[in-house]
This record gives sequence, C-alpha cells and structure tokens, in this order.
Amino acid sequence: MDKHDLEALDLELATFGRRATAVAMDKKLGTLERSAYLLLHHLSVHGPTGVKSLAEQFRLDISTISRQTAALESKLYIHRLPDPTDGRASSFEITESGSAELRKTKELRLARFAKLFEGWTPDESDQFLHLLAKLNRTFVD
Amino acid sequence: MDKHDLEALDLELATFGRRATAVAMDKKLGTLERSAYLLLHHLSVHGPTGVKSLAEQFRLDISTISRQTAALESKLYIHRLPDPTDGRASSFEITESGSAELRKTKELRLARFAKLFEGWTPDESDQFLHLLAKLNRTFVD
DNA sequence: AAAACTAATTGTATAGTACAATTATTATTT
DNA sequence: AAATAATAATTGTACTATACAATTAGTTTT
Repeated sequence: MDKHDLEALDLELATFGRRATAVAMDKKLGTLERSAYLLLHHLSVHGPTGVKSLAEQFRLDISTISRQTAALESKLYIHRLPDPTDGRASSFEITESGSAELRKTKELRLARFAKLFEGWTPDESDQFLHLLAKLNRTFVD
Repeated sequence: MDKHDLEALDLELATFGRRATAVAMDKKLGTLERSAYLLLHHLSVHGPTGVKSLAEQFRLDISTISRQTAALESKLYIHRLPDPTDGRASSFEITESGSAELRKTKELRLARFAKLFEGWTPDESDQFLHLLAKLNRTFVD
C-alpha cells in the first residue's frame, strides 16, 4: 500500500470514527446507546458474562464496562447472577425487558442501515462487510 | 442485502465505532487528538475556513467546532483571520507550528496504519479504502 | 495468620458531542 | 432612521464514552 493510499485510508477512518461518535449520540436512532446495544447483543448471544470477560472481549477498560453494566442493571435490562464459587465475581444475564429493547433497537438500526446501503450493489456491501470484519479482528490482535 | 448480512454489518460498524472512540483517546498515537487532526488537515488542504463552514463540512454542530478551533487557537496551531466585510465572522488559517504538528502526527498515524494493514493484500486495502470512502460520502448525503 | 492477588466498583479527568441561551454584528423592514 | 429580524460565533449546560488510579471485598498463597 503506497503512502498516498495510506494517507487517504487514515483520513477516511478518522472521518468515519468521528461521524460514528456523533451518530452514536443521536437519540433518534433507537432507545439504546451504542454501548448498551453491543453489550445486550453480546449477552443475548453468549449468555451470562462477567465484567472482566466483557472488558476483554470488547478491549475496553474494566471500569468502562462496569459503569455500562451498572446503567443497564438500573434500567432492569440485565440482572446480576452472583458467582456461587467466588463471592467477588458475578455475571450478567439479559432480562426479558432487555431482550425486548434489544429487538426494538435492532429493528430501527437495521432499517436505517438498509436505507444507508440501498445504493450499494450486493457485491459492494458484501465486500465491505467482509473487510470491515477483518479490520475489527485485526484491531483485536 | 439480506437481513442476516445487514445485522452483521450493523454490529461490525458499531464495534468499529466503539474501537475508534477508544483508540482516539489513546494519547500514545500522536500529539493531536482526532478532531484536531482532521481540522488541521482540512485547513491545510482547503485554506482558511470559518466555523460555520467547517461545521457543515464535517456535519457537526457549530458549537462543537467552535470549541475545537478555540483549543487549536490557544495552542497556536491556527490563527484567526477576521472577515474584512463582516465583523461577526472570521476564518482560521493553519500556522507553521500547526503544519509541523500535523506532519508529525501524520507520520505516527501512517506508521501505525501501515502496520495494521500489513497482513492485507493490496487488493483488499484498495477495496476497503474505496468502500469506506463511499460510506463516508453516503453519510453526508 | 499474613501477604499477595483478584473481581469489581468508585473517584477523577478528558475528548467529543449537541442543544439552548447569549453576544455582537449585519441586513431588512417599516 | 429606528426598530426588527437574521446570522456568526461563543458560552452554559448536560451527557456518552473512555481510561487510569485508588479502593473495597473476597480468595489464594505462603
């Protein structure tokens, strides 16, 4: 990859990150914030998980996840399962109400993305999904 | 694009946005924050620009840009040019010191991205750049 | 029993953003 | 010409998101 392309990629990634931050704060895109959405999705797919493990999965600080789960817990979207073998630890399980919120928000988000990508050919969006997923995995390593 | 792919894309985009936010806060990646980097780059390429116009270009609130330019101004990376025909308005011009910071940060960022994408084929990174740019333009419309 | 370790929370600080209110100036209307 | 409306920018306030450091409570190791 030559320097010119690298520079273009740098700027596009920064631009996208900035837009994503702004869009994530836009309340009209569903009732759940991005962080809540991702956490609920994770719990919904992978079952009960503790703060430490969530932080590792998402590559975020434990304190960040701790606050976000606390917020979800106070809204009753998740509930705490104490670890029977370790009094310090607990994991979180998505509640019925959390699942309902997740579904609702997902509908809104998907509708929005469907619209955003409607001018794309199937090939383009497939490619993009594949490469974006690759990038996200690359970040992790 | 079928529902399954849309959902995957939704999650990958949200994940990427979240990682981008976290990475943007990591001080070790250059002396300039993402916002400063993008603003300086814009001024460097497009010449002196006012707050309102910057806000439109970046699709951010005027108040957001106003604070970010104020921060850059106080660091002497940009300097204010009063509009001779309108006492309310002014534009900002990048300074020598701002250009130097921009160059320095760019070097660090490019080195980082070069490493991040080193396992990618030229074809993959070209494709990705192209599609990401397309998405960013789509956001704007 | 003491010391070291660990899961999680809480204190503090910062980037980033938006909306609402305000200030200063310019343009329009009467 | 004076009053009013519009506009460029700033400032007040509030919130999400994040990290690092300090703390708390419980567990393991020595």
